[in-house]
This record gives sequence, C-alpha cells and structure tokens, in this order.
Amino acid sequence: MPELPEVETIKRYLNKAISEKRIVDIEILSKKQFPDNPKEVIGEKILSVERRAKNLIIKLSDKKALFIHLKLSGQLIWERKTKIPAKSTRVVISLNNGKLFFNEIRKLGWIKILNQNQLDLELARFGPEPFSKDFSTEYLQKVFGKSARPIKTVLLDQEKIAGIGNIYANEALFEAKINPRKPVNKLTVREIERLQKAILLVLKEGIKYGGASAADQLYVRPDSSHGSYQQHFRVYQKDGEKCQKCETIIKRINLGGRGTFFCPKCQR
DNA sequence: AGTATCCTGGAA
DNA sequence: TTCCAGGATACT
Repeated sequence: MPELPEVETIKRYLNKAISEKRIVDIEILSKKQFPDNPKEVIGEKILSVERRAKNLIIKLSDKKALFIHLKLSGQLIWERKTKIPAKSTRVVISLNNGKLFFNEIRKLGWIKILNQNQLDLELARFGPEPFSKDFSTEYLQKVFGKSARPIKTVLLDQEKIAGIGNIYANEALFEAKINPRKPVNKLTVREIERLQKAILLVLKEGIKYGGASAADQLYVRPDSSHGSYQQHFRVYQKDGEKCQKCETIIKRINLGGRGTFFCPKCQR
C-alpha cells in the first residue's frame, strides 16, 4: 500500500520514536517475512530511520541495517506499552522503550538484514528521489527517450523514478493533464515540465496529510491513526464520479494490470 | 511489452 | 463465487 508519502510519514514518526534505542529481542511469527537470523542484530543500537524509494531503512550501529518493504499491506505499529500481537503480526521487534509490530495481512512485505555493501547494491537500483536535484525535466526527457511505454507504466518503474505508486501516478497525471496511455516518447517538453511539477505537488500533498488511507484503510501511521490524503483524491478510485474541473465522468481502465483512473476530457 | 505469481480478505 | 487491492519480480 504505501508509496513515498506514506513511507516518509512512517519514517518521520519512527525516527522520533526509536532512534538511539536498542534492539532487545526479535520474535518471528512468519519466517518468510523475516528470513535472516535475528541474532545478528539483537543488542544493536538504532542510529536512524531512513527512506529510499518505498523502502524503510533502520540503520544500526555496526553498519548493518534492517531493510523493510511494506509492499501492499504492511504496517509498522509502535507501542510503548505491552500489547498482544494482532492476527496479521508477522514480526515483533522489542526495543528498550517499546515494541515495533510488523503487521502484514498479505504476507508480501519483508524485513531483511543487510550489511553496508548489500544495502548499497540494493539502493543503486533505484532512480532519483523526486525531492532531489537529480529529478529534473532534463532527466525525465533523457529516461523517457525513445520508449513507447505508456507514461503511467513508466511512472511506476522504480528504476526510473523512486517512490511513485498507483495513487500518486494517477493523481500526478491528472494534475499534469496527461493521458495515462500516452507513450512517453510522445510527450512534449511542456508536458514533461507539467508532469515534473505535478509529481512534486501531489507527493508534497500526500506527506502534508500524513499519507493516504484509501478505501480498505490498510495504511496506518505507527500510532495506528489514518492518513487523510484520500479526502483529496482527484481521480484515484473515483470512476463514475464527476471530474472536479470539467464534470466529465472519471473513467477507469486497466494499464499494466493496475487500475488506472483519469478524466477523458482533461487528459487527452 | 504483457501476464502470472506471491498472499489474504473485503466487497460486489 | 468472482473480482479487486497503495508492489515488485520472474516468466513468456
């Protein structure tokens, strides 16, 4: 579920809650979600919590890190007081000031222990962070290149741009007035400029509202509260409703196996 | 460039 | 019962 703004929200929360704390114990309830030997990190101190693309990185004192991907339904819940694991709890990380519950209904997400080298290799695969200088219109023109892939599909490609998922891809394309099916090699310079701005705008909005807890509300912040960006969706899951700009009915299509929402009139 | 697959659960 | 889901990857 979580995309850049959701993971960023979790990162900021956890940084305050668990930085400088020590790992006391790790209880694994589903081996697939934590395939490594927890003994490698028990006793380690947490330096900081970082984010790259949709991954969370809990940096540890000995150059190791916990590398976490929440995939579609992963949650990290922080509890100061003792709490019984939920049905979906797969891993419990006990610190000296509370417990971090890794809840993951669909069992797609995971936590891996990586050394500095392995971490560098993993992170090298991602494209630029949208909030970095590298994310420029010049860069976008270059990576779009001659490819005829639909723009919506390319936006979801983490090797091209890091952190955009289905919600923000749909929202950014509406804001930039670009049809999600448009081949990237057909985008004009003007469209690329609009898109670059629109991506930054919707991601900033997402962070401002603490992320999006969409229809099934699987995304929650570490204190179990919901984000509120879903109240500001322009097109995502709004098929059958009127476009907020021109009142045309929002359409839903399938692109690359993902639900895709757009205004047929505003986005040609 | 498409689509099958890993999983579970809620909605239609 | 079938379809759908904020992701990513391994295949045709």
